[in-house]
Amino acid sequence: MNLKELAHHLNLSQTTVSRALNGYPEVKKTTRLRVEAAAREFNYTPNARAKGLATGRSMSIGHVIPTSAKREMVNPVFGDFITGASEAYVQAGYDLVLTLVEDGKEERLYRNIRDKGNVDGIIVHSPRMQDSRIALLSDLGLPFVVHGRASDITADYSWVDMNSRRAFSRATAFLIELGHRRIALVNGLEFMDFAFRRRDGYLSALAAQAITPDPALMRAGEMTELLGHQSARDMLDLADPPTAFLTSSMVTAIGVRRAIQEAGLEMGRDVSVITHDDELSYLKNGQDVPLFTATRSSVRAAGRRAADMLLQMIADKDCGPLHSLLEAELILGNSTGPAPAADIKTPYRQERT
Amino acid sequence: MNLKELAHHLNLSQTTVSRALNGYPEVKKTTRLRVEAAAREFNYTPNARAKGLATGRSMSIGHVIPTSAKREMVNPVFGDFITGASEAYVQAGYDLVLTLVEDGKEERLYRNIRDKGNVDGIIVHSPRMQDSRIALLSDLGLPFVVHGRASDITADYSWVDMNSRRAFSRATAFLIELGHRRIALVNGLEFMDFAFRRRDGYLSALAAQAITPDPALMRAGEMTELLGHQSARDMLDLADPPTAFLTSSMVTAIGVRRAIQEAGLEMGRDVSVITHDDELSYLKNGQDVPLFTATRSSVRAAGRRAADMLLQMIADKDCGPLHSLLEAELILGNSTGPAPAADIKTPYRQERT
DNA sequence: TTGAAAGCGCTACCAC
DNA sequence: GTGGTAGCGCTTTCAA
Repeated sequence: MNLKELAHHLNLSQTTVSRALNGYPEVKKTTRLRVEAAAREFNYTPNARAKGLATGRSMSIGHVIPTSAKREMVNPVFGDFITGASEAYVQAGYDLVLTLVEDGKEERLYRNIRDKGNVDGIIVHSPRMQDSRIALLSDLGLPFVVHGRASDITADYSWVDMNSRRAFSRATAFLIELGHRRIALVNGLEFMDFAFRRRDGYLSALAAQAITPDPALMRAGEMTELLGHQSARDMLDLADPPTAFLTSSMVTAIGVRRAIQEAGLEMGRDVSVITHDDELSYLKNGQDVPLFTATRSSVRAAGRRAADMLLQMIADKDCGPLHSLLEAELILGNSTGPAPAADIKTPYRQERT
Repeated sequence: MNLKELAHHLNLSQTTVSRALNGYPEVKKTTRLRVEAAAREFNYTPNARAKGLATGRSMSIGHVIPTSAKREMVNPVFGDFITGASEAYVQAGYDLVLTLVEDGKEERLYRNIRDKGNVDGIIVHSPRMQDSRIALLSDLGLPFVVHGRASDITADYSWVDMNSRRAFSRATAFLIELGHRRIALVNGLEFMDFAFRRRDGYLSALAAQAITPDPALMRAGEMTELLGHQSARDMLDLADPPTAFLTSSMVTAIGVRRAIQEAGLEMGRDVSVITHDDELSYLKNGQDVPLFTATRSSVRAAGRRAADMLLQMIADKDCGPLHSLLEAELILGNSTGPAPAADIKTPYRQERT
């Protein structure tokens, strides 16, 4: 059933039916009711392509996700992020178009996406320190929001990010409070912006207590279980091994924990491990020290926020770049405290309702 | 730059330019070359909406992914599956439209998807034992492929699935060979088809050795670390505890391993744990017994296969339902053997090239 | 081998 | 309040 048929059935013009269905005010109430009833009866759903052609909007948002050729996998946080974004899209009647692209091969992709015209905006994931995509996208004139920041980019652009620096400095400070001095960091790849920030937070907390960072206790790589295992094993073999680990991923932490176990050490007594992870809440305090930074729900919230921002930018073309820095939920030891205040103002404006 | 402008620039009709660009044979070679050169020069990309309207095909595929309201998350395997599918789409020029839908609320969704007309086919994830969506989709006349099977459905439909039953029976048999008699199963929710099959495989292997299954050693639930931890803790408290665990998810296995550690037992000596997971290959043999069932690469292959099948079904409307049963990569102990032969014939036909 | 013109299903402008 | 009509950018007859 299309508009023409529906209109004919109702003895009305397509114009009127279209107006009734799209909430235009000039339609008589009884007419609108009749139209709506018929639409429901015949299960009428407007054709999205035709609507898009006519309006110039596609009512869908593109998410571009880089896949690491090495790992050949997508980072599991995207699942949560997209879940959050999806909520916003459903409410606003948007679709989500997913494009996976191999790391680094994305340069020419964006132009095609714009010219194809089947998305009204883009969400860009996993920015690197100085990410060339941002300049590219700014030129294209297609609204976009970056999930994460690119530290070396001076231009203003829209982003949503977790406060990685804060989370990791707080976690490090907490370990220092507990008496640790030899604290290991098993980080993600440090040309990724978030990993750089995490390291920065770690270093700043050490510096605050005049602890000299030891390169032998800092490791970075693809966030796999293997990385965690190898890093921890090597470090525990040192003459002066770490007494605590700070890891950048739940998966990495698994490897770390296993290496600790293999070394005959006991978690919480001999060694502390801090990671971010949703599911450690059942642990006894003291046995391990979980830090929740980017919990699943935090990531979901970030996705939601990014989507809201992008939809606002699409609705209000000149609302300018928007930013939103989200504080990670932190649980240090057994104390669930409120998140610390953001260290950057977030000029995020609520969508007009 | 659109077709009209390009044609005007070339002093040709839109018709000819369109034909040249779409590989129609009746275009003179020199003309085609000229057109292609100009298209490249001006970075011409046809508008997908307009093309879709004109051709009746949207050149995109919908993936419908259920999210569990309880967990509020997507299963990480989807990332791998979609990565595989995405390869096929890129090659064929298709886009991927992702729709997340809350478990059970999907009944009416599919009709809308079809009527909106922005996908040419659908891939359905996570079927339950008797899944009403299959009948629904068959009625809609939109090509679809199910990732997984629905055991209680007799109708013929297209699917791609891992051989869960086989993988779990093999793993169980392997544990029995090692001398285990008290083997625990920590499974996913058993109204999910894959979980049911896994349990079936487990039970059949026990039966083959005349071991009576003990309900106290069988647990099912959302595949979380918490489930693994609680299940294992409870079971290890039994008068007659298990000496081996078979788990249905890497995440669950983490909880199991932790409970074992808390109980003061040593993995590989006191207890064996089998799970499926890509990243355990670095473990020393004997310390643990990894089983790789749905490895990341297996899941990716399944995604690829499902996408290929769907594209074929779209190209060849009456090629009938296609099926593909994929054997999981198995690594039992330290032996990496070839996958066993499938126990179902797979009438998957290769795409004509 | 090329071109003119009629749609695809919808919105939006202008007239009544 | 309602309807006629001209596109949106492309493909696809039909004619030349």
